[in-house]
Amino acid sequence: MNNQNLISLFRENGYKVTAQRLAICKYILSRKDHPAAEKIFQEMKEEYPTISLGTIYKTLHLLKELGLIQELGFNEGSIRYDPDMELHINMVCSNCGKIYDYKSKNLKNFWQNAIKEIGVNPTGQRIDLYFKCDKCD
Amino acid sequence: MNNQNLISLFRENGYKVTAQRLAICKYILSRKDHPAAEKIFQEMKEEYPTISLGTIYKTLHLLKELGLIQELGFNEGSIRYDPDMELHINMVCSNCGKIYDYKSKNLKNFWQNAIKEIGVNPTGQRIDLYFKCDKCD
DNA sequence: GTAACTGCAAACGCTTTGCACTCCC
DNA sequence: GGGAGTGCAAAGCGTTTGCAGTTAC
Repeated sequence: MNNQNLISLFRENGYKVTAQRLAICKYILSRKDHPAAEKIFQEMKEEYPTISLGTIYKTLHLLKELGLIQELGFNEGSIRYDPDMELHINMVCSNCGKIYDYKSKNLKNFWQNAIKEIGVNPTGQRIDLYFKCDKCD
Repeated sequence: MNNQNLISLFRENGYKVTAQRLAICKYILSRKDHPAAEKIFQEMKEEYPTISLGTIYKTLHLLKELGLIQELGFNEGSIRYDPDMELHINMVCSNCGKIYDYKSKNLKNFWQNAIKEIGVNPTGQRIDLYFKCDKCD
């Protein structure tokens, strides 16, 4: 999603376009590591020294509502934000918390069959695989 | 897992057997609705009026360490406790938060293949399917 | 001009911690 | 008897909320 599409999407949904919003969106949508709010805050402060954690959270909620990101709550109490809305496996290091996505055709096939078998109308899904990453092994 | 097995398991791992521990274990291991700590607390108070939330949490951590239950963190900030350690899909109503487990042979087959394909040594997994339950539809 | 947004700080909810008392072994 | 467990209350931490000042449109 480029800047112009993002701006249109905001306007179409009645949201104003602000520098902070665009910057937070650009940041989170480009990330593959599913950062937590605090991390987004720390990294955005370099570019926008006056930005606040409240604005980060409000923007993240907005993006969730617009269907651009997904929230992943974890046991340790933190929420990680995932900009990949396609079906995938969250590969989560159970030691350091690093996350990356894994996709495969087999997964899509399987999931479609599973949904048919279960007979429900899914509104979403979350598939985590916990393991020890190279650095933590 | 019956009472006697539970008692042995505690003792073997150097934990004392107390009435509260047994009661909390019996409660959570018999539940299929993945209750949160607060719900466990409220329901246990009827039987053990003096029980405390702190004890609930400590016991839940103990059970997690012993591999008898799994913690499921959700976006709303709560943690739900799942006594089913076999591979399954958590069927989660995205409206009321009701959860039940779904199991199938296909799931097991698929998951084994997926792990082989990815080439990692999993320490666990979590598969959620979000949908609207009958009452919320 | 005005309604929405930002930044700040206070409030919130769930979980953890510290400690004195109690109970298992 | 001694160390682990309980219950209580306080602290902790991530997230949400309220509000005055600011900005998009």
